[in-house]
Order: sequence, then C-alpha cells, then structure tokens
Amino acid sequence: MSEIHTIHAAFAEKVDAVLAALEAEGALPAGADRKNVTVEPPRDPSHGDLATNAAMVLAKQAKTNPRALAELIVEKLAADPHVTGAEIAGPGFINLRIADEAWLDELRAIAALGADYGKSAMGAGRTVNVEYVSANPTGPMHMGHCRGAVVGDALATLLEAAGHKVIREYYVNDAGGQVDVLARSAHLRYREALGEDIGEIPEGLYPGDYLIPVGEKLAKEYGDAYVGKPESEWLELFKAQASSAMMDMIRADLALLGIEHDLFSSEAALQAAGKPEEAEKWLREQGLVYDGMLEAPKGKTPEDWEPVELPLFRSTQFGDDQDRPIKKSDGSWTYFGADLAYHYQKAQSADELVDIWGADHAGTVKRIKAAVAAMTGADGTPTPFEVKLVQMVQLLRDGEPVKMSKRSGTFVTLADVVREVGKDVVRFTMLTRKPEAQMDFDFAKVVEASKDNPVFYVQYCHARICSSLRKAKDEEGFTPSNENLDLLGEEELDLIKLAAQFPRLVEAAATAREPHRIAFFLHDLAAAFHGYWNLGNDRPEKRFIVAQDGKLTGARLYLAAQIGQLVRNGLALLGVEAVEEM
RNA sequence: GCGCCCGUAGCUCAGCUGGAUAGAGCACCAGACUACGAAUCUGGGGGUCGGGCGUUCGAAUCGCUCCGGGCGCGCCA
Repeated sequence: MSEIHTIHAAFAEKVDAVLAALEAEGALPAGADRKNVTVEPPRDPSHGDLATNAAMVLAKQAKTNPRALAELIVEKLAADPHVTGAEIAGPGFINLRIADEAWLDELRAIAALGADYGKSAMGAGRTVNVEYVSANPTGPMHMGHCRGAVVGDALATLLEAAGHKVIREYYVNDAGGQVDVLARSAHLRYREALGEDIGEIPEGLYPGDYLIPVGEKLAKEYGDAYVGKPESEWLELFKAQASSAMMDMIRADLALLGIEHDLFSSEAALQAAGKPEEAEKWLREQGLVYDGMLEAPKGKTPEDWEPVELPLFRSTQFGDDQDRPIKKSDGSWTYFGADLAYHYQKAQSADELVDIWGADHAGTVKRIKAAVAAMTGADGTPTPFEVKLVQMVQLLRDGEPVKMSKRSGTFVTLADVVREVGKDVVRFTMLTRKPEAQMDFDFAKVVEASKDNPVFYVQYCHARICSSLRKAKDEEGFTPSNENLDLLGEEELDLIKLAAQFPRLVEAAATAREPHRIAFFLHDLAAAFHGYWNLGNDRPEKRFIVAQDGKLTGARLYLAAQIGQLVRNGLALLGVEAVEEM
C-alpha cells in the first residue's frame, strides 16, 4: 500500500492526535473511550468540509459540557495550517473548513494511486472466507441464485479492496437426496440416448432438457453397461458424473456474470473424509451433542410423525427453539450435520467467515451460528462468522410476475437473463438495493437505456469523460495537467470533495459488508459530474475545454481524468464495465 | 402459534452503524441543445419516516409493543 494519505484518513488522525494531547494535558481522562468519535463530512455542506462529534461524545467522560470541551479541541485544531476554519455549532459539533490546497492534493493522490485509489490496508493480515452461490448441482443457475451470486462476489471484491485476503468459496451439496434424484434422472436420459423411448419424465425426477447431453455423454462412455441393472450398481457413478456435469454448467453460468470462485468444496468429499464424525466426536465431548427425542413440530403436526431417538445438537442453548438432529434415522448425515463439519473446516483456513444465503434459509441461521461458535471457540475465541441473508427477487415482465416452476422446467435461467439484458445491468441492478430488502426485477425497466436505470447513468458519465479527453487531445492538442490546479474554482472543488469520500466509503462498506453503498456513491458522483458539466451550457467559460486557455483546460481535464479514474475504480468493485463510448 | 427480514414522497428506493432543516430516481408542472456527448441538466409541488411507549444532549436508525407485507418453521436441502 502506498504512503499517500487520503484526506479523510489524515484528518481523522489529526483529530485523534488532538484528543490524545488533551488526554496528556489532563483535560480528558486517561484512556477515554474514543470509539464513537467520528470525523466526517456534515450532511449540510454549508456547515463546512468536515465535522466531528468528539466534544459531544467525550463531554460526559471529561465531566464537562460539550461546548467547553469543544473550545479546547478547536484551539488545537485551528493551529493546523490546513484548517482554515473551525467553529462550534449546535449541540457541540466542531465544523472544520479545509484549505483548498489540501483538496487539490487529494486530486493528485487519485492520479498517483490510479486504480489503487480507494484501496485500504484496513484488513491487512486477515483472511476472510466468503461462501456464496452454493446452489445445488442439480440444474442450471436460475434467477433465484443470481442476487446472492452478485452480492457475494461484489462483497468479496470489496473486502479485497479493504485489504483482506479473500477466499471465494462454493459449497457443493453433492451428497443429499436431491443428487440421488439427479442421478436417476440422468440414468433415464442415458437410456433415452441409447434409443429407448422413455415417454414422459415421471413425477419426482428432473424433467429439464439440460440432462439430455449428460445422458448422451454417459451413453457414449459406458455403452449399455448400466441398462437394466439395479440402482446399487450405477447410482454412485451417475451421481458423480451428473453432478460434475452440472457444476460445469453452473461454472459457465457464473462466468457469464464474471464470477469465478477460488474453491469448490464437495459435501460428498467432506463426508468421505470422515469430517462429520470428527465434529460429532468433538461436540459430544463438549456435551453439545446427545441422543434424544425430537419434539413434534409446532403448528401442524405431520401425519407420519413418530418420535425417534437421534443425535441432537443443543442449539436451544444458543437461542434456537429446538435441538437439531445431525443424523437421520437411517444413519446418514443431515444437511446440518455435514454443514457443521464444513464450517469447522473453513474456519481452519480463514480468520473470518461470511456466508451469503437466500432468505428461505433464514430459519437455520441460529443453529449454524451456534455450532460455529461452539466448535471454533475451542481456544476461547470463536471465529467471527456472519450470515448475510439475501432476499427474494420477484421477476417481472411489463409489471406482470413471471411464473417459475421447477417441476415443469419453466424457470428463468440466469443465462437467459444475462443474454437478454447484459452482465452489467444484472450486476448493477442487483447492487442498487440493500440485500436484505426484497426487490423486483422488471425486464422492461432494466433494459431501458436511461430512465430509471442507474447503470447507464454512471456509464454515461464515464463515457462523457473519455469523450472529452479524446476530443481535447485530438482536436485541440490539450492534455490533462496538474500544473495549474489553483485555477480550479469552487464548483470544481465541490466535485473533488465528493470524490474524496471514496476511500472512507470503501472501508465503511467493507466493514458493514454492504457493497450496495458503492453503487449509490457512484450514482451520486455521476450526478455531481453531470451537473457540473451542464454549467458549461449556459456559461461556456465553465467547460472542460476552453480553447483560449490551455492552462485552465489542462487543469479541468486533469479533474475530469481523475473523476473518470474514480468511476472506474468504483465500477471495478462492482464488477461492472466502465465503457468509453456508448 | 413461533422465528427471521422489510415498512421512509403517488411509485421504486438511499439515508455513511445515534447527529444538525430526512434525500435521490421515476411520475407530474415549468425551463435549458445553431451547444466540450441533452442517455444530460436547472427549478417547483409532494413526508405525522406504519402506529404508540421508552432509552438520551439528540432517534428514520437502539429497546419494548401493536399493525401491515414477505420468507421460513421436517430426519428436505
């Protein structure tokens, strides 16, 4: 990471240094808790460039009133040559005005750092495992998987930008009953490929056409060796072959969205390696797994309900409303039982774990969090683990819900949608909503090139910048220059001040695990740029290219180039193309 | 019956982990192209932040409670 200090970080440190000095002087109690002290731009820019709540937060600890404490802080801050104004306002805010030169330095920092501007060392030395998508290997990706895929991928990129080492992981559920169904469905297609008339696909098997090539491949490879043979002879083989084929398909679908995982972990392999047994042993020693009876489900009791003794995990100790079985009565592992072991394994190679799950799995969050806390806390400190729930996406076409049915095979595939509206639109749209809120995805609105569509708005900003840089160079011979930045005026500085928020935004978004904040920032930045651009409509002297004034033009182009760089950096975090022409 | 998520302008949504007078886009109204790219911009109307109580210097944000919507509540995955 570079030595260049971005302006927000620099001032946060300056405020901190002042507080430390006050502590040394005895004006603040030793070891005062400064956690809640913030230094950030005030919502209303007329208040100044930066504001800190330090006096309000610390007044109580200092046993004084906020304004009195604020005066002590202001006195020290005002001595800084970059501070041109320091005022106490309202209940005890300290509003700072920063010298123009400091902002111009920030512009130079963007140029110097280029694609690295906005990156942070916040997470240095920490490895985060982000598990996302993890769709069952039983068919192509459909739109239900899309949001989690995009959110997880953008989050992974964001965490990397914030300095973490990131492992992008996909958990392949290739061990459960649905993979048996897949294998039987593939077997049917295999017989079909060998010339048999299989008729209608029976209820309970996957009807999708995507299994036809799988059957053909199996037929080519094994001939009729498994026709008319008992399931026990071919089930394992067909499971492995079919799920591997499905994973190839899924990888191809993800590639359409620009998503590539570092690691695919197989549930079947995990079980074959005896990991769940190890986990069970450990948990039994801790008294967290015991053999017991499940209570009958609350609400409607299933007709075939019978009490059976099973190994249960004490998730009630962690706020779950029922202890959960880790094995089925036939002795095989439940999904949860294997998932425990899987998370334990993940925790061995990462300092923090993040899972991105669909909201339909919300009911299982408590038990897995409990299990991870118990298993990884052997040394006293559990591996930090959080589950981000991504809410459902309602697909609409002209305002009408698109019907999806797995049974009939009429679900909307991710590949179809990407083909129809494009990767950038899909990704950006999925990131313009916080993930825990439900969203609609309307084809009609989303392909509309402009109105209602922030992707094009942001990309247009970038294209405009590229266009003016090209034009300036080709037609007038002007290129960006930082030699006369003092010619930039108030409007230009406002743009820089907004841009300068990017580094702290990246850190905040990474901390909150909220990549959508980047998307909203880019929209704001584009709006500010477009607004500035249009000043030139009425006032030609505010244009980027002022033919009579090479110095001013050079400075303006420099500004434009750095805004363009920033847009590229932001879009890169989202995995969206920064186009140069539209 | 229980758990999780959501409720902010007519519509779709932000709101920087508790800050100052709650913001965008769409829609509506009025304006700006002989023009560095108008896929843009400027101005205007529009709000009891679902309701109530509480926590404190300060609440859209935190807690409790009710109302409304969504997703789940199996030895499924």
